[in-house]
Amino acid sequence: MGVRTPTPSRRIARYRRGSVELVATDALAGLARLDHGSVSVVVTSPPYNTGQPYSLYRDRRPRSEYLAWIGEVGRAVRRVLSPQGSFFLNVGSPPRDPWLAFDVAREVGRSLHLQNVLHWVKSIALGGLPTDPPTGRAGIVAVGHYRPVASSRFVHSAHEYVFHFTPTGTVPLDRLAIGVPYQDASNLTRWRRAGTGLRCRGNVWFLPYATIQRRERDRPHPATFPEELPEWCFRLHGLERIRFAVDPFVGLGSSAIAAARLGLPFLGFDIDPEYLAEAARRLARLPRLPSAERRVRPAIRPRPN
Amino acid sequence: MGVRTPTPSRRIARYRRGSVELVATDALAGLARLDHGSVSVVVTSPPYNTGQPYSLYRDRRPRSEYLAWIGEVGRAVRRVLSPQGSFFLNVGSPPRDPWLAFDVAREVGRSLHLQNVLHWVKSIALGGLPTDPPTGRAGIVAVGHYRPVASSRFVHSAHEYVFHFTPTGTVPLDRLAIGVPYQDASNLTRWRRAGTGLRCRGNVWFLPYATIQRRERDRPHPATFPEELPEWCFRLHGLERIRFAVDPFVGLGSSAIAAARLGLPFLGFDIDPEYLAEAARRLARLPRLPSAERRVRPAIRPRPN
DNA sequence: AGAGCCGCTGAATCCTTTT
DNA sequence: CAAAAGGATTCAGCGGCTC
Repeated sequence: MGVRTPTPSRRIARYRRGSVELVATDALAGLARLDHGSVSVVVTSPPYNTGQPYSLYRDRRPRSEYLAWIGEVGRAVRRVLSPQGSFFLNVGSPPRDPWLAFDVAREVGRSLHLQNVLHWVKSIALGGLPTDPPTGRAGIVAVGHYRPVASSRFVHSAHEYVFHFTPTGTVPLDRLAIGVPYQDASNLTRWRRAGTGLRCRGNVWFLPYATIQRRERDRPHPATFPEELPEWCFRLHGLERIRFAVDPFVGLGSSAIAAARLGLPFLGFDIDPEYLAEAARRLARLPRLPSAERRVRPAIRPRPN
Repeated sequence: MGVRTPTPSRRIARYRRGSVELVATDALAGLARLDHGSVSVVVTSPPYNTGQPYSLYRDRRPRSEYLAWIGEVGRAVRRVLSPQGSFFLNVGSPPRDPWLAFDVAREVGRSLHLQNVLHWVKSIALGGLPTDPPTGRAGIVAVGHYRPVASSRFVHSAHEYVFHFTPTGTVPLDRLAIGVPYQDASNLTRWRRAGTGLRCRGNVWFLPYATIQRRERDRPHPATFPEELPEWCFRLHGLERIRFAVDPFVGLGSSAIAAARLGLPFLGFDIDPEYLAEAARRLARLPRLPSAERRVRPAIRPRPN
């Protein structure tokens, strides 16, 4: 409860708080230690091979080499995933290389079925052209952040993919767990399902980009998604069906924080002890975690050692 | 001017109004009649091979056969496109087959460079989960139309792709032609470019789906995008640089209407004379067209015969 | 008079059963 | 066992009705 969790040191090899554990290890090595079929959900955002300055990882390899490595990750995830498990893979494409995300998806698609493609929208303009006649709903013009692009041949990208892979392509989802209220109020009381007043959110997820405010001014982590993204993935898969969740590229720990908030057993890997330390700090800063009995079933933890 | 354009008959072989012409022919045959490098912009939405009830076209062929045909279309477009031309290809994927759009892109990518990927968003929910604390801007929850899906394993799709292909991948664009106003007025004076008060719209385009208000009750065309979509494509390419535009699958003629409104020389093909007639009716209904000198340069029309 | 409820229709569909 | 056909489903929009 109110117990003060000690602040982790600057570089750590592992960290634990509640049902969430972080281990400093390479993703493939970490996954190799997990039991076959033991993981309900994997949510992750791997290095994009775009030359981002990860510290311990050379993020610009020949394309074929990078894709082969991604394929290996896909096979490793396939092995640890339970038959009804879900693998949510967040990938973006830089404007200069729009094929990257498709290539990654195809590579992972050799091991798993692509069941859904979700579109993470970071910014969107709702109005038409400024010269158009106003379309009613005035005021709202644009929402969210984006990263401008200097070139005149590319429009800037305010979008990333979240590929939803499963072993069979037939895993049932809990669509209303991230549902949105009905648009037409007259539908609210009409149907059986409508008891909740919610409908399916669809495959376009608007989530303004979260810029991580580093305490230290050194090296911010380049590839991090907002905590809501893994949270929505967990919920969409169905919280009751999650016995164990993994992020093999946990980075600054957004997925770990989401898991901690939901009381889910979680294991995160990262090759970089400093990123892991920052993730641990963010975890330690969480005010309190749900009690263990929030989990519907006791977690069966594979030895993460 | 106020001249009443005669209403086309039910089935037509060709139709013309102003700078816009429609011809009933197969897409490949029509493209074959155009001169090499004579087209500035191609905007189109081909059949998706999802079994739609087109009358003169069998829309469910083996995947490999369909993709080979799409590849042929790509080569034909490549041939007629000018060196600085743009090919905007609208494709969606049904939830059941998320690979479709990627496969189509890859096939066309054999002939042309994929310069941008635009995301046409038909519907989006702006708020977070209903259980979340309100995020300020209350009221707005969801905008746009979408198609519900009766499945527990798929979320519904409110998204389609617009792939922007060019011969070299280096075609300069007129990004501010579809720009959106700056969010922060203080940016207005901060940058030189901001003289227009507009910024790049980015690659996520929100366009509510145009529901055909079933004018005739006969067979509506399943594949129609809102007129704003081709309009934005034309503008993004740069209106001054368009000497001739083509849509080889013109359908109900949204692209033709956009071209007519902008005063662009345009040629549309469709294999089905009845669709073409409906497109002609929609064209004839336009109140008036811009005068010819609106076009910056006189159009050089290839013989469309 | 307007908020609330109900019926109807249609949408680049999904699922099951049948040849 | 691939392919076709019919039934099932979801939910926005509109029109009509009630109180």
